[in-house]
Amino acid sequence: MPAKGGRYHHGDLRSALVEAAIGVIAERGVRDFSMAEASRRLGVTTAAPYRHFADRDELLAAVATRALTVFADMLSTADDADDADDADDAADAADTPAQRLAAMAGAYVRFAAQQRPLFDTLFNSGLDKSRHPELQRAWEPVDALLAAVVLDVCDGDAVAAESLSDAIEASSHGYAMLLNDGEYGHGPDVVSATADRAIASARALIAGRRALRTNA
Amino acid sequence: MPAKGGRYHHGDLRSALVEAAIGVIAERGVRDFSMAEASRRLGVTTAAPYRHFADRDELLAAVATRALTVFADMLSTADDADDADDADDAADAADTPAQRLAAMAGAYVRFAAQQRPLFDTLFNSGLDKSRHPELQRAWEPVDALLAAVVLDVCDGDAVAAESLSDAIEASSHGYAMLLNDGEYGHGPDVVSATADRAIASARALIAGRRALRTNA
DNA sequence: GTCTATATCCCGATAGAC
DNA sequence: GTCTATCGGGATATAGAC
Repeated sequence: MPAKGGRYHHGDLRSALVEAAIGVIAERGVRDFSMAEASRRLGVTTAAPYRHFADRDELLAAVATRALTVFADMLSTADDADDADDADDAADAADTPAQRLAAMAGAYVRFAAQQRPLFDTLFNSGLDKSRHPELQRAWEPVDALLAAVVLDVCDGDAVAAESLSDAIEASSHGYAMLLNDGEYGHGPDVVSATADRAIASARALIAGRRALRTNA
Repeated sequence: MPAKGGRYHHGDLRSALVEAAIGVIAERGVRDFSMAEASRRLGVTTAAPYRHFADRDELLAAVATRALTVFADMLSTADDADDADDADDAADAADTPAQRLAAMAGAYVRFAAQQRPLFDTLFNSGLDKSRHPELQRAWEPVDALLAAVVLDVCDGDAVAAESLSDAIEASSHGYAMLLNDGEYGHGPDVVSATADRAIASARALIAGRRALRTNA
């Protein structure tokens, strides 16, 4: 990994660009991300990236793809650090499906806050997902993770599972967006407080899921 | 109101700019809104707007302020068109506080979809609300509207009301964002289906609100 | 209150040399 | 696979005339 003055004649410019892009996004926001700035940070010309990415959107799509692996990872390990309040034993931390689902809602919010550049690339970059099939495929692990747990909560009722899944996704997404918009303030305590509220909302949605049945 | 060739030497350029901005945002998106384009549409120079707005953000803030009056209006008249399914009488449409609250969740989603440029200006423009005090004040009617209904649902329990309010806000916001991101597809039927799910989620949150109590 | 003109800056993307 | 050089575009914002 060449340092600041490296020239990247080694073929790893592609992945270096993804890294650099994340840095740029972190400081400028996705909207103001530019190929030119990413290139500058790596000490290469603004023309160099176009050997590896057809255009700006393809680089963003690559960032989004990486984002999804991190996202999936956070969601799948969600159960570890969430229920350390009354149950001291780490063994039975999140044994019921409902608890695991609620923990995922918390992980969703924490991902948004702790990996903001990745989250923003996924949801605020203006990327047209339909034009990037690789990106759609990258969503599958995340979707599968959620679907499995929800189906478990709903005891195999696929129809109920879908509406509950959508509801918890929307709720978590809303908390995440409003949190990152500064609606709740700033700081690590605000993040964990918001994650807790997302968890509580998930529990409430599970508890009241009978009402999710749409009459239409 | 001067037509396309009008010159706006009448002092109404300010409000004309707000209108034009909404049009630009509708076609380009908030992110790519520019003073220059708005000026072009009105047939004035790019310099003209700066007599009325210090910078781009101030024009956006003016749009956001207008957005909030429309938003408040939609929320306050939410009860009218929502329960025409089994109860034919328009009189008893939304008489319980819970029904009125759920109807607001639906209105939230419909506002996002039907007034997308306004919604995006409010939530996706990157406006720093703390730098625009007028905008903060413009939020008050909306906040008050929601707070009153929620407090009613919670029978005056202010603590419970706040968590329920946040939960329904987050849920509605999440549905709205994901809907506008195309996550559910496109078309009027998708909009109303999503509004229905937001309503159902609100009901579920109300029903399960005992779980909203945070243990922390 | 608007216009003309301009200063200043940034971006995406390409052609062709090496 | 990267560089040099460049084309073509767009933006914000200001100065000074009218």
